Amino acid sequence: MTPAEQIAALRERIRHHEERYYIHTDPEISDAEFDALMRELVALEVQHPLLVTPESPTQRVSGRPAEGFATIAHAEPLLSLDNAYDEGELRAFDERVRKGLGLDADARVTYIAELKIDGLSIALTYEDGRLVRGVTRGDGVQGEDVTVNVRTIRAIPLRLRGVAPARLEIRGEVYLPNRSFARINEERERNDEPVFANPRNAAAGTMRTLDARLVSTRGLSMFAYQVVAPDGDPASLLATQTATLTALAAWGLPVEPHHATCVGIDEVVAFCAAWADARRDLEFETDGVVIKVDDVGSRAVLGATSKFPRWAIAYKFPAQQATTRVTRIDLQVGRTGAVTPVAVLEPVFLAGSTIAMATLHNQQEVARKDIRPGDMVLIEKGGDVIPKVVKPIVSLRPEGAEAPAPFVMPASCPVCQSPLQRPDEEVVWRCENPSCPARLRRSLEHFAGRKAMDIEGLGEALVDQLVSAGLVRDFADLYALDAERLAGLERMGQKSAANLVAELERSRTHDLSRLVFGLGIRHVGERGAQALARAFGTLDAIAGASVEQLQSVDDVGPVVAASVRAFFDAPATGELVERLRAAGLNFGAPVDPDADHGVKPLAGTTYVLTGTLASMTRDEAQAHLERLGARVTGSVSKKTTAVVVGADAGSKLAKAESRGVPTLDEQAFRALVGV
DNA sequence: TCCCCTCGAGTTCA
DNA sequence: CTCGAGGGGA
Repeated sequence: MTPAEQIAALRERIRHHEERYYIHTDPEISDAEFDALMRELVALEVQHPLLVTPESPTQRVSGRPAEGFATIAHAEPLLSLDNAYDEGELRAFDERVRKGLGLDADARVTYIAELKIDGLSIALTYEDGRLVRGVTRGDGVQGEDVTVNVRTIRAIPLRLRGVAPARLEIRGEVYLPNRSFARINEERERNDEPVFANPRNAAAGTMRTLDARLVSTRGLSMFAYQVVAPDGDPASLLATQTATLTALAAWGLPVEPHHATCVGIDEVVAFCAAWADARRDLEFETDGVVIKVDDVGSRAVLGATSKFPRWAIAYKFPAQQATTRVTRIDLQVGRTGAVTPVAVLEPVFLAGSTIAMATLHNQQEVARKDIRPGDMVLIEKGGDVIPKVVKPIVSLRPEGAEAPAPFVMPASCPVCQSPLQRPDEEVVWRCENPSCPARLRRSLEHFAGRKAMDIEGLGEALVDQLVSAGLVRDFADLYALDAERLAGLERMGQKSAANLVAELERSRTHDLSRLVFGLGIRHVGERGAQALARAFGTLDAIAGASVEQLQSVDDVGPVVAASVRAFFDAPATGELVERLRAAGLNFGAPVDPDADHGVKPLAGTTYVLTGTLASMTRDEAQAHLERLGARVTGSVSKKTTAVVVGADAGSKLAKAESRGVPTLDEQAFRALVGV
């Protein structure tokens, strides 16, 4: 045998044993024997360095720590799934599927039910059978490149078995087996390190580690469940999910073995019911069952809503519950002045974390559930992370003189004592004092937030200090801070002070939309701020716009428009705006009405198409309009900028004429879009 | 006028 | 993530 052949044979044997150990959890040889094989391979590779490839099992652990993770866009977004919480919702899903596929009520759709692993989603790319990249789910559109860490996970093959497409994206879930989780926490406890709350947190924390060596010791594993069509070609997808899982296993990827092909929804329901209890014996945590239409062709027919595919649903096992005592009910004051009651709980461990607080949303909610300070309550954590108080356990409530009094909303703000207001028809009580210290703090945090002015380092703790020290009374005061004054604060050295000043400096040039969002105008969120900035160009134009002009902006209706107007009409706003201007913030540039160099000249307009155009299809016409930033809708309303009228126009033309909406003929339309 | 969808706002723990 | 409200289409 040549050295190359020897090395290849060894790698093959090692991979085989890795699979036995990490995928089938049924090793054929002892750890010592396995280590011996590895040492043999290392020795050979040392002698023949040219034969070392990145797919060699010896290359799993990279010696060099990575320098943070690069952000990578997914070829196809990782959608999340709609949830079902009970049998009824599962049956409703089945009905939607049958309707979507045009099947009778008694038809039985073939589904595949897979346990939903509680870990973190990962997208693996294989080129010519070799693992070249691992990316986290991130926000679904882009994730972090964690290839170095993924390569250390023994369940994941560095090289696929058999014949695989030249380029292949595999999706799956990285998780930490319960056994590894227990071991890690024991170690951490011994070393006086904080323990992980649950396996998922431990897995997520591990994947974020920049030290691949550490990752390799943690014992992460993975299950694969999806193949993304190479180059997005649906025809090349495997025909069924069952076939996909078989193919994944054949390529040497770990596949969770307890999946079942179910004919008809009854079998799915039974599967979910069976695993709600049986899951406790598994080596990993699962919080539900993923149900997919098995036939891939049917999936294309069903399509997706804007948020979820219509051919799959995630059934969540019933929420885990616990009982504890409400020690008292606190009140929090938010940025908009909303006063929120919060239950302070005797800490209780529930489904992976210790719960000490739970929001009670508003007074109505507290009254409806009749939760009183001192009550024992049932709390639960469903599929989501945020715990909620289900109900008080009334039978445990003392009677007579001992009975706790029902919760009453105070008449004045717990922070500034100004009277609380609640408009008729609304649920939320608000502190209307714009200079309420609590509101000021929350407002400053919002202003500095990542989606607003993105001032790193200016978080809750620092805001608190700045306000307490009287250094900051409004947004503009932030820009008067200098390193000298900051350095006097607690836990604030020269370095952090200088950093903050630099961050403030950087924030001056941010887009106008961030400033508008940061101002915290009621009913104006991230999107609304973008729409306003885009439509008016400058802060002065927004501030000077009439309610009618504001309403002409897409997605701005009477409520939002009135709120914007009220904000700029408030006595304190004028001075604030001037001080922000003096601080050199980016107030935007006027919109150039006839600018068409690369920008979107039709931004903020809405067109309706009717009739048949001679020179292009309706889709093409729509694409032209959208390319220029216009929106195209299906029916004429007062928001319609103009109706494009082709031959044989229908009722939309009549409607446009009766409402005085301008019309464009084909020639005028082509001039507008420049074709 | 009603319904659907999107957006805003509030929020827990590590 | 969820609830509720606002916007806009039917």
